[in-house]
Amino acid sequence: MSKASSSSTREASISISEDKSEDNYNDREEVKEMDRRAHRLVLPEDGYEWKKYGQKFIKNIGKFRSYFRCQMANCIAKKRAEWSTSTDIRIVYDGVHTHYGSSTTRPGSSGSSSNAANQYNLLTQVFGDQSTQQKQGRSS
DNA sequence: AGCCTTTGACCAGCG
DNA sequence: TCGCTGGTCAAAGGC
Repeated sequence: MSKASSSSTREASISISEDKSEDNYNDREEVKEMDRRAHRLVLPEDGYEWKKYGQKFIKNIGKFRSYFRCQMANCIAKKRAEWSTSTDIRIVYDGVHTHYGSSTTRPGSSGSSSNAANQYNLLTQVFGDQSTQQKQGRSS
């Protein structure tokens, strides 16, 4: 990382309400806990399916990062989710979907007559366009 | 049986 | 030139 011109990179910080109902997790390893949490938490539905292909702990920011890739073979879109706490997750979108509006998860969910760009736009509106100020300008 | 998730290791790029 | 971090791929296990 260092290049901000690979493709379109969107950032979206969201806060997810914890489910006190199932918060009976034992005192297992923190990592295990967070990891499990990321999986349990319902990430924002972009209307696309993502496949997790990796996860790592970024020391620079002291947060966990999960790497997702669009299920579509013709799609180069990638999603990256990072979180420090179980209630604060940040989703970063990379690239654009080639299967315009071809939502596999929610087919015809409100006549998606728009393209991927619109989807991102919607996300920005929902999550807020604070992606510009959330820059973690490496302190070093 | 198939698909998805998870963990580790390897590689590349940058400082 | 070496070291470190981030990112991706591969393999195994579980559901």
